[in-house]
Amino acid sequence: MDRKQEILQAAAKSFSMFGYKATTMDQVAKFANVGKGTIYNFFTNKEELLQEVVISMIRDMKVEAEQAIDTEASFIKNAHNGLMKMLQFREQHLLFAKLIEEEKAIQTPAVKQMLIKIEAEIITFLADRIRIGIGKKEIRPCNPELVAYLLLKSYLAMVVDWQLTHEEALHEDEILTLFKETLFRGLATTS
Amino acid sequence: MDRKQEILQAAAKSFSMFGYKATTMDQVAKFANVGKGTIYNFFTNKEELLQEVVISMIRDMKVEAEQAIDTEASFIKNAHNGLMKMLQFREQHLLFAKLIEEEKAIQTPAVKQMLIKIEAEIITFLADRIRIGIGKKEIRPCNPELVAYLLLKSYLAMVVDWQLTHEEALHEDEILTLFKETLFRGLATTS
DNA sequence: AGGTGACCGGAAATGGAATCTGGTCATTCT
DNA sequence: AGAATGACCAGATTCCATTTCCGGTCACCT
Repeated sequence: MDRKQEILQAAAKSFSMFGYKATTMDQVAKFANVGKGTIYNFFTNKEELLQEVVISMIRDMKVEAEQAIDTEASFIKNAHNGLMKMLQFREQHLLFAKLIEEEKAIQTPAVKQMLIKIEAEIITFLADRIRIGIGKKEIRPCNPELVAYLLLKSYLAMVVDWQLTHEEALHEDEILTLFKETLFRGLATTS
Repeated sequence: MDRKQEILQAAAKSFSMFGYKATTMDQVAKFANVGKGTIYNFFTNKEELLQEVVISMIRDMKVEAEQAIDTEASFIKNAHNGLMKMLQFREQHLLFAKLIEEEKAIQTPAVKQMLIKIEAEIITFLADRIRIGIGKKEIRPCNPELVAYLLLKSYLAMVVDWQLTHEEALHEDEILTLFKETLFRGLATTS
């Protein structure tokens, strides 16, 4: 389906440039070089279009994170690299950034749902890694979902929230040290 | 200054009931049984009035938290009890709740400043406790401010954020277990 | 002299007209 | 025939003029 791909790409471009609310179906049609009606042959409405765009984005994100993981390396190294990758990705990715910005400014229900979905995907991904770590006896037994949630939120706090009330962002190595000394040490079976 | 106290109480009541933006100085004056002009003998403007109300609130919060701390008990016990107390307090305290709600809905600069101030106060309080713990060799050497920040944000994530995307709130003991198994274990000198 | 509320100006609410936009469907094109 | 299209529609949104509201002042009152 070349047409569908064209439209998806056009939609991603437009959402990235203008956000969800401010992109019009006319705009997407123009970017995709199709008539507006054609979009509705592939997607039932604007919201579903966003969904499909986000789904493909999540797919890309997972690939990125997986590339950052080395099955030989220790849990701590992998956990850190994987999450850093995700967060750098988040900052880089225009679409993700726009959605977050939009969610903060104006509460768009469709966008809110998407962000919840993305969060859930990350949690699942992390929880799976944690389960593997427990299996390998690298991590103490724990509730993987809870720990995954804690990990993600902690990282976001240090990477995103910190900047909001402090002059300078934390350096990657400051964050790594902090997590090594607290969360990761607490989780690891070896001291 | 009985007058000033009356006004402070009236303001706290009104801010709690209606939020910052929606309380009028007329309302405060009515609650305090004074003329509107009288308020301006004690406070330069509405924003300062909020500040003074919040300052007295923080004072109360600190007393609460300090009561939850037992110098004999372990760091982990104290850390948990202190923070739980703060968060319960937060939920109970109508004013705090209203301010947070208001900040989420509409960005009121004065309110934002107050919330940052409250956060800073909690961080300082926690960092002091952590320093004491390090002194007592109960906690490994670390950056107290960073760890305090991480602690607060983690707690908030599990107590507040969790509810937003999950059906049920976490129980106090689930949170306690999670923190014992991760952050607190990582921090403690004894395993 | 301290307390007060009528008053002021700018900010915000209101609401109705004008514009925009998601979604449809009769028409066109292949 | 069947896919593609864009004029069209209704409801949502924006705009903007008008009114209302409210923080802060100050002349007046007690």
